[in-house]
Amino acid sequence: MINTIKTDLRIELENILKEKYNQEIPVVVEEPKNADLGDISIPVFSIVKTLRKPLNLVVDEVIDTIKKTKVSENFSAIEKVGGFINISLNRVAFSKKLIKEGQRLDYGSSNLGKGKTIVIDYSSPNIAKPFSVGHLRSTIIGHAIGNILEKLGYKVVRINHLGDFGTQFGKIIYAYLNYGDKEKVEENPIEELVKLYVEFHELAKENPELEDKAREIFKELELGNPEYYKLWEHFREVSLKEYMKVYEMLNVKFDSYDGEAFYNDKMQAVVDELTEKSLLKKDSGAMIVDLGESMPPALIQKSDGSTLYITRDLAALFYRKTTYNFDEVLYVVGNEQKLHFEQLKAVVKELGYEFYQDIHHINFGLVLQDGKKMSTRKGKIVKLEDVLNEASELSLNYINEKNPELENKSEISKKIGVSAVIFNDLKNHRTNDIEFDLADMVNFIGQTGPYLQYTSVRISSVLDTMEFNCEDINYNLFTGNHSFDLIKTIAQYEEVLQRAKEEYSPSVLAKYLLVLASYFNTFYAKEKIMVTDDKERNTKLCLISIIRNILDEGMTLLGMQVIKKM
RNA sequence: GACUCGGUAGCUCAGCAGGAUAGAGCAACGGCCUUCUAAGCCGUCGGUCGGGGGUUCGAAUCCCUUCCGAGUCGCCA
Repeated sequence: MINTIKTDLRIELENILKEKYNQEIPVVVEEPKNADLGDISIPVFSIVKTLRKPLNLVVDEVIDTIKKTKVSENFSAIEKVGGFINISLNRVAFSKKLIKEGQRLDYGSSNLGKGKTIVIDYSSPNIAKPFSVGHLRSTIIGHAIGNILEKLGYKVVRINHLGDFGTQFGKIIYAYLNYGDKEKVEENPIEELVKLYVEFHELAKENPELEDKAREIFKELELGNPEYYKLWEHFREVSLKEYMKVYEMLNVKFDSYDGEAFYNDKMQAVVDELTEKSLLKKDSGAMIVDLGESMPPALIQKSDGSTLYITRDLAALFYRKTTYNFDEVLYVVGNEQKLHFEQLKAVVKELGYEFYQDIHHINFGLVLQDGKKMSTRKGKIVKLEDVLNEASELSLNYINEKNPELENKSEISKKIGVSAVIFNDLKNHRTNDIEFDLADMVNFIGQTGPYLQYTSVRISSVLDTMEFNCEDINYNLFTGNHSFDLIKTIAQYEEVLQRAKEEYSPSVLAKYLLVLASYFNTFYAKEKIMVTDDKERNTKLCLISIIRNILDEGMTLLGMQVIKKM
């Protein structure tokens, strides 16, 4: 809303100035950092420079010009401070518009994504490995981005590209057949399979030929060896079952669980096309695509003829393009795979497809423990399920301390705990590394998930006491600073969602919700809401109901749970 | 070694299509519940924006250089 006013002002000013001086004069329109200075400001330095006139004259001239614009009807004051022109909005008029807008059920939506499809590849855990906190990031970042895109009108296809293929299965199958305990695997599949995997690596250190043995088994699996295939299928099934428990806790769903193996029979076509277009080159026995000097070549086929990660990703990409005809495809995968996705794009470009530009690697930082990367190979792993359970327990302790009479304590504490973990991850820009620290994640004070939930609950408890009427409003009540801060913040919701999309970063929304909640809590501390005057009470209730709607929707978009009491 | 990403308050982070005195939260300290949930609010303390150059009327923001940390660099995914 405020953005629209800014843009209109800039365009009108530029047009008038252009007509007058017969040259392009770019105008900067921004919001001052300090709200006391005004709502909109224009630094005139650049105009001074192009016009080569004294600063004072230019300031006065621009102020006169502003008064001639149509948007100026939104302004109540225009002041000059040095080389800045500070404009204040007409608070009553602006509030009036906003309160009306804010009541719309689809407030914040836009037609940005109308008719467009975006495929998101996220979560994608590796079969036969526990669902670690390492997968947490991909899962919740991808889920949140998907939700935000849907809010903006995009059709979203959510794909869990399971890591259910690759040499690792050669290793696991080798280990299972040679020294695996079948019964133990039945009882506790993932845990035992990980043990076998770790054990394999220890053995392989002494006997490097085991690595070749594993590659050989994988190669046969790829060719359809029935014994290996049966084992593979079993491992996949038991793993997926475990993952579904976690997805249920996180409330995450997918449209497809087709993993790498699904593309097993679709890779030859890729190899063929690369060959046809003369892009494939033999190098030390392996087949590569040369990508020039800026990038190492992409390895398409190993010297034993079996395929690699990028081959499968190419097959998956083309399959998705033909199946969904996407406008964009997003890969929510860690920073460490940056090169891989650059190569993927480069190969698609080499093949002559324009849509290489629509491929986006949504990279994110590592989950660190004591400043170091968590590693599967050393078996040092923290299960996400345990983390979520622990977070819920901490929440329960808190409730017992703060509100012991609360009903459904255990259910609510689960919602708080899980949401706390989600919010802790999303509040920081995704490319940052995050240190894994449960105590920090579930800190209930400050910029946290519980803070947002608590704010929403506070509003709910007021709203539930009485009906209200948004037609009966005194707009003069919004002119005070702590009220108008809220109005302005509500006005930013739409652009916040769009920026979250542009940056593919839910943190933009997360930070915004913190600001909104904080302004509300200030308002709440200073204003009594349930006053006896009908009009004043209606006004306040209407305002806070809009705030709650945004908070609740925002939290839902992030993947958090909304609660009514806590 | 090459490339990529990061270095802002004791800690966790915003700000980075250049703009007005660099902002939050945590921690520390001090206030505020006979009023709608104090998981809150208000205040105090705390910063050579890693260092050094440059461009500019103006640099945390752009360029160069340097130091520190992380990631990646052909048969793992």
